[in-house]
Amino acid sequence: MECKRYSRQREAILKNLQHRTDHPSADMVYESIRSEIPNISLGTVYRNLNTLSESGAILRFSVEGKERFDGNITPHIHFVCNGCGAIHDAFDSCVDDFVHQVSSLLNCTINGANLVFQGKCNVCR
Amino acid sequence: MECKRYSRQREAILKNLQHRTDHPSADMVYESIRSEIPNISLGTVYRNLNTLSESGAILRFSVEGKERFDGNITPHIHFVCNGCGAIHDAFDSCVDDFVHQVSSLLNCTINGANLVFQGKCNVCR
DNA sequence: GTGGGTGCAAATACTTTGCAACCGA
DNA sequence: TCGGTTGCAAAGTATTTGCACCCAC
Repeated sequence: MECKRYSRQREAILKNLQHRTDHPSADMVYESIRSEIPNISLGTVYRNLNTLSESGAILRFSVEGKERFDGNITPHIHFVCNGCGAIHDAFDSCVDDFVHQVSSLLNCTINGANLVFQGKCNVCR
Repeated sequence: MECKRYSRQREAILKNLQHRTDHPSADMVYESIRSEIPNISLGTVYRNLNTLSESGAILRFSVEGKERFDGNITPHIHFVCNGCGAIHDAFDSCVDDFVHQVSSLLNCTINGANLVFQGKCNVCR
């Protein structure tokens, strides 16, 4: 896989992720895309989700042993409720400062768009 | 599974996690425990890791679609390098403040001991 | 004695991969 | 044409589960 070339499938997957705010699994993306490209295969979805996340076009994180994807690559927090499994976003100006602080501490480059917090939501608490 | 009863296997798994600072998968715990309890089964390890994390005795989080466990339940950050896959801990007083701030924002109870950040370490950057 | 816990093996669930056909540059 | 991309199916991992036996209380 040297230089990438256009594909209708990859384009549809990227657009799909950018237009939704849930944090779908590969299978959820697959089911959604099928209304547009009925004969797309699950393997193709997996392959493109991998290349898109490697290139930084989308985010990828794991919840309960499964991969989730996000088309929103601006700095924010993913909050996962251990009770009901819901995934909520949190956007706040303090994220940047905090990420910068921890990056210095660890001498690393943290992706501020991809933080995963766990806990209990107000319903499950 | 009503009220829990003592088992040598569960005790060994908890102690094992408390005495190591890597963030082992179920299989890594299994391999490690076998030197102490040679005929323990992988299913038993999985079952006990589940009950221990549900009771809050240990932490559980996902990296690259696999479950990882941590016997250290004090507030800290898990930093995962997307380059080499290393998992580092970061302990800092600012974690508590930040977690409190985001908890208020989302109206939820975040577990400050179980934050997962992704990025590139100083070697892979 | 009773019911939770265990070992074992089979079953699930999720993701990757080999391969021939296809298609964008 | 050339090589990246796809659909399909099989293979590879990780985790869960059914069941008979065992053991803590």
